Amino acid sequence: MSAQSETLAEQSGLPVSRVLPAYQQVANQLQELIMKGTLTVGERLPAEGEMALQFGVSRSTVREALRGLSSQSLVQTKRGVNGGTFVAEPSAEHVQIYLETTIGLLSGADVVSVDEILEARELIEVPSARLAALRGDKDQVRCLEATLDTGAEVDLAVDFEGHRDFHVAIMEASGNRLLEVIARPMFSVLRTRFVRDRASPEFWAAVDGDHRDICGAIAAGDAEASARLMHNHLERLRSMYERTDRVAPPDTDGETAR
Amino acid sequence: MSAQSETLAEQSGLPVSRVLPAYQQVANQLQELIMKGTLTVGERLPAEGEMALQFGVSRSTVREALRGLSSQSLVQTKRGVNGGTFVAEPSAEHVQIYLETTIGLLSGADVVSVDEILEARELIEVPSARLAALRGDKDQVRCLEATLDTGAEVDLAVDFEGHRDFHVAIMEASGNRLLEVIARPMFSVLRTRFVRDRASPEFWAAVDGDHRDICGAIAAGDAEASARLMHNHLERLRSMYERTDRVAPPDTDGETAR
DNA sequence: GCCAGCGTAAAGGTCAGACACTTGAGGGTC
DNA sequence: GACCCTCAAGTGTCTGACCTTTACGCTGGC
Repeated sequence: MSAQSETLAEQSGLPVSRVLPAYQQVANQLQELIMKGTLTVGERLPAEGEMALQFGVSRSTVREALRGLSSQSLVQTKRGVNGGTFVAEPSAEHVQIYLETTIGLLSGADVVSVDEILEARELIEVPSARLAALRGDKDQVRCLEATLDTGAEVDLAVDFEGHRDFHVAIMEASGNRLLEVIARPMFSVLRTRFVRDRASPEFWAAVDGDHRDICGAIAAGDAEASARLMHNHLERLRSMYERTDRVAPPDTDGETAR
Repeated sequence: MSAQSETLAEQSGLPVSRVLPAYQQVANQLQELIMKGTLTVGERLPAEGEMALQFGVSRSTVREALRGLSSQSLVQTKRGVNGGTFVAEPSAEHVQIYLETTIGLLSGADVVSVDEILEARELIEVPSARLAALRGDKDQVRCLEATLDTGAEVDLAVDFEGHRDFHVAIMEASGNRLLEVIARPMFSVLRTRFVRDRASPEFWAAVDGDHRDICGAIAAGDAEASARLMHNHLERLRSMYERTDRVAPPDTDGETAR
């Protein structure tokens, strides 16, 4: 046997297990077909049983492969006659959902810190505000204005919705969908991990004022003012996140320093 | 039967199919346990057969659920005695791989344009250079310098590797891991989708000069110069991407190289 | 006492076959 | 022409079996 040479190859090579499971290989092949465009969006794959024959594996194996692909939103299955597995159309929303859970986990495991998320968010949102001022059309500005708190009701939950909508509207007005895909999950993570109703009503009133000012600058097309105001706004928010971060310990006490 | 009332409920309610498949429900429950921290990183889940009993489904169903979770890198399976399914530790690398394929698909389906990717990249890399100048320590700057083209060899493939390493090194020196997670996939997508060896040697020489200048500014701790130089550098690159974008047809003529 | 070799059993990986459930399409009835 | 019924294709689920991998522990020789 060549067992020894294989062992050597293993030692010098990668620490991967010898061969991949069949379901993984099937999934890889299908994914490649999708990525290369051999399978186009909306196209229907052969029925599970047929793919089983084509790949020379059992239907269960094919199904396990498909489950992996479908959880990455690469394919989509439908039941019934004319059902089947279809190449899913790439959607920004799926990416956002994935990023939200993943950034949440990375943050929970301290692979990235809250400071890093806040910083990344600022890097994206400040230019977003600038771009929104430069490029936002009438409709988008109107959407933005619609997110402003209309009256004096200070329901915290509603207030937060408005807060989120405001920031999302700015990223939409920036005209760069990729920015929204990236920034919105960060926003959600910061919210679910830290914001609670700890902040005072005065704080939220100030936040609301910031929103109005930013909105005004964007509507006026004043790019630099928009960017500056957004920067100040995020600084204000940062102070709160940092406070709540300290108030709500992950469970250990002071391992924030690296 | 109460089929009619169900139909009404369906009409008034969400457009989701009546119930989720069992494997999806199992996957959702497990994912929630992981997200809530009930299942901690590295913890071992019950054996497939046991989970089947606990959830009241068959082992196949449990396995399909696990395949979904594992393709999201939420869990990891090992064979053999003391094998099993373990909660995976969140890793930035997995996110990068996912983002790379996904942004590639979004770009291929024209959900996001190349311009948007370039713009987002600039938004991230310019501040990254600034942060690197402010915060990069000696080791990181040394790594950055190591990526500079050492001599006159102009092997295009090697040159691109160096190009990538340079930009990655800057994001590492920025001290914000999230930035790297986000920007690196964009970088890869731009490369695989557009860059070929179309640009002239003079162009690459100019790129190399840019790299040296940026590196110098970062080493000197000059934040504004770093940012400005990076901006100029990306403008130079953008002009090439825009050219190749126009030159390279969407489908197929010469994309054989992989 | 220590180490090499072997067996064993736990757990995932794969398979085959069966049946249930969904759902659109086509045909039949009023 | 509108409604209902049946049918068939395809996914969803289950059962039960067997294979493969691999750490642990036993055994025997040094």
